[in-house]
This record gives sequence, structure tokens and C-alpha cells, in this order.
Amino acid sequence: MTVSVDILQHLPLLSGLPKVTLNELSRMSDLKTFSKREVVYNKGTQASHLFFLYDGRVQGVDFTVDGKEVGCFFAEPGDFFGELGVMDGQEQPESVIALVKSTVVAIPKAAIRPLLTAMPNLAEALMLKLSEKLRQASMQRKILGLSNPLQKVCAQLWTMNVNTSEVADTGKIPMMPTHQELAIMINASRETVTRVFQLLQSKSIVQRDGNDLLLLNLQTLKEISEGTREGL
Amino acid sequence: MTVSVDILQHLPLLSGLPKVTLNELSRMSDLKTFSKREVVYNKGTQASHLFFLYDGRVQGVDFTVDGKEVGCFFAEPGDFFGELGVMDGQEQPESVIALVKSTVVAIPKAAIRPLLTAMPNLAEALMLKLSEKLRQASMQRKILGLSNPLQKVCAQLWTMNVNTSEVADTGKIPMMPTHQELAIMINASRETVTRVFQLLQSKSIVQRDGNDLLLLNLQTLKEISEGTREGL
DNA sequence: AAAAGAATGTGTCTGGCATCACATAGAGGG
DNA sequence: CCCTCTATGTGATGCCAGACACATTCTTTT
Repeated sequence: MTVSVDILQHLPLLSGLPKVTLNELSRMSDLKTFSKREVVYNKGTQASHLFFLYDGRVQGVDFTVDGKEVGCFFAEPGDFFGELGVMDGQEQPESVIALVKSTVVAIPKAAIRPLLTAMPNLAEALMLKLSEKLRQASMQRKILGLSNPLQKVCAQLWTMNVNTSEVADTGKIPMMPTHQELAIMINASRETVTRVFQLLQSKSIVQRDGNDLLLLNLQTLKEISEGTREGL
Repeated sequence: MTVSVDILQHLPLLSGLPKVTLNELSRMSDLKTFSKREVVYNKGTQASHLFFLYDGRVQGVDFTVDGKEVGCFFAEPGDFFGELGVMDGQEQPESVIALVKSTVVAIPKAAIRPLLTAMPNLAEALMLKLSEKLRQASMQRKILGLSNPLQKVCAQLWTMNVNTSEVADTGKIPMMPTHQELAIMINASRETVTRVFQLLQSKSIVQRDGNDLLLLNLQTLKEISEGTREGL
């Protein structure tokens, strides 16, 4: 029932807050660990907390009535999620599931709401974060519009890439999601994703490295995702 | 180079502002008319204004490299758009095009930004609006995940419906977009949308009424969109 | 009223992806 | 180290939505 101030301070959204506020948040917040596959919260529930991913990876998912899964977003360490229910008081629009063992900071809605009006720069920061989320949604929408699964996968990998250096021609995706988890993000079948990966590996564009995925040729990856480079 | 205070006041986001502020905004803002098909702003440009749709209907669109159009959102009177560029200073992620003759209020970025920090309740209102947009994006994502075009169309119509009364079993979509414009929203071909409409009309679920579309049977519409009602 | 241009309607064909059905390979746990 | 479960790999099949090619209707313009 207490999260170290140090941890809170390293969350981008909260880093600008004064010590005294952080101390208060620290007392009210909670650090929870979720094992692989565990549900952080369910679609349709009322939001009681704002969540920050401290470590691991979670995925927002929804299910169609016929049982098909739809992937909505991935969250990386530092990201927050579950904000919609906190902001507008409506139900959570999707469920969130831990893809790997994950550590999550949960801050009660009641602790966050007052800060939004009291601290203008927090409101500003949140605004920026929401913009970022909207941009990501927009990007994901474009990926879904691609006709070719190869393009979809490459575009998705491109957005997930964390550039190690600024001018690197290689990249890395830590704690790479499974084919299935990727598939529901780009609206494709698991098998199709597997086949695409076969191709990308055979062309030395990507390479597995334990739990991580190495992107060996970012240039080509990008070109494929953009529909250039017709010759595979 | 002036928009009447009355118009500004009727925009949901601004309705809570004090008279003096509205007066100031009024002086700096601009009321522009766009004819059908006209571009409000282009993807990739820097945002100079925050836009509010006063009348008509606009669509956010993007293009894939191979020329295919992707529909991102529809905006209805009262909605704002182009906010991302204003908020984070990045490029506009998509182009916005008037689907019918539309009237748009353009407020300079420089006039809006200071208000966000000065007026906490405006910030709050904006936050809510951004949440709403995120929810819409989430909803749209789910529509794209549906496997059946019939379901997609029905789900899209369902989200576009403006309920005339609260317990109505019929609805209406004013200034109905064309099949093509719908198609790019749900990631389907124009012909497929046409065929779906043939079916829906033959079953008396929808009916054209000039520029509007009447939804004659909301119940069935919803059931189809949810995958229930297998027998057409 | 005529003509041009949008929007919609409809048939045919085909390719590519989902689906199913397994095989194999890893990972984790006792 | 064996066993179980999950993840990945791979072929065969079917089907449906996209692409193309027009016809037709509706709208707008002059």
C-alpha cells in the first residue's frame, strides 16, 4: 500500500510534481505484480485507478461477440492506461492483460482527479499524453488499412521499435509479443503472422534473440511497410 | 475576420467561457466556408488553427502510398478537429476534407494555447473531449476487427446514429456520407458497401430520405452489428 | 433542357487470407 | 529430466471480398 517516491518520479507524467505531492501519492498508491496472462482490469468495469506500467508489457484487448479477440494497444514501461474511465467516469472500453510478468503502479482515481485542477502543468502533461495516444490510435488505424499482411507486420514492428541510437540502422523490440498477440493488433490470423515472420527471417530483416526481436534492417523494414520495395 | 460570440457560445467546448474571453476569441477567429470536396487542411502541415465544425460534415482521411484512401473520423457540427497539431506542435496526422458544404470556425493556435493554462475548466472540458475522441477511436478499431462487411456497416451506422428520442426504435443520419466515404472508414470496397445497402434496404432496415438516411429498425441494426441475428 | 459528372447498382472472376488440422519445437514446472 | 502446455511452423482447402467493367440513376451546371 505504498510506492516509493523514486518510482513515481520516474513516470513521465508525474515527474514534474513537487516532492510533497509525490509523497502524498506515494502513500495512497499501490504496486501490484501481474503474472503472464493475468487480467489487470476488465472491459465494462468502473475505473477506480489510473495505472502506470512500471515493468513488463500489457495489451489492451477487446472481444467480439463471436469470441474473436481484437488488440487495441500495447503499453510499454512508463506508459499509463485505464485513463478513460478515470477521466470521464464511463466504463472501461477494453480489458487489459499482462503479456509477460508485469509490475504496475495503481493510483486511486480520487488521488488523481484533484491534482488535475490544482496543478496546471500536470494537466498540460496529461493533455500531451492524450494527444500522443490519439496519434498512436491514428497510426494503428492506418496499419489496419494496409492490404498486405507483410506490410502490416512491418508497419507494426516499425512502430514498436525502440531506436538504440539515433542514426542506427538496426533496432530492437524487447519482450516481443507472440504471433497471436501481434495478429490481433493488425487484424490478421496467427498463421499469417507466422508466415510473414518466416519470410522476414529468411531475408535477415528480423531475428529472434530470446525474448527480444532484433530488427536487422530498419531501412528495408520501413520500405516494405510503405509499399515501396516490391521485390520482397 | 470575426465570428459572432453567439456562434462561439454554442460550441460545447467553449460554452463555459466568460463573456470577456469569448469577445476576445470572437475578434481573433475566423468563419470559413468550404464547398463539397474542399480540403480544410492537409496532412503533414503545421497546425495554425483549432477548427470547429459549425455546420456540415467533414472527414479525416489519410492515403497509403499506393493511393488507397483511409478514413479516420467523421466530424459533426459542434465537434472540433485539428487539435493534435495544436496540442503537441507536431504535424497534422491526416487531412480533413469537407464532405458537404461546411462552415468551420477557425481559432488561431496562439489564441487557444494561453487559455488552456489560464482557464482550468476549459482544460477540464478539453480533457473530456479528448477522452471522447479516444473512445471513438477505440470503437472504430473494434469495427475494423469485424469479419463480416454487413456487421461493419451496421456497426458504423449505429455509431453515427443520432437518436431522435430516447426510447426510439428508429433513428436518422443526416447528411449521409456516400458509399465510398463509408467504405474507407470501415476498410471495405465501395461495391461491397453498395451491396450491403441493397440488402439492408430490401429488409427495410434502412431507407434513403434525400440526403439523410433513416434507420427504420435500430434493434435489428444493433443485433446484426453484434453478430447475433444470423438469419440475415 | 441538355450535357457532364457523381453516385449507385450489378455481374463475373480470381487471389489471398482465414480456417482447419496437425507437426514440431520451446518453455516452465515439479 | 520428463511431462505438460504454450508457441511456432506448414500444408491443403474453401470462400468471400476486392478488382474490373459496365449500366443506370441522380445531381449539378450552363
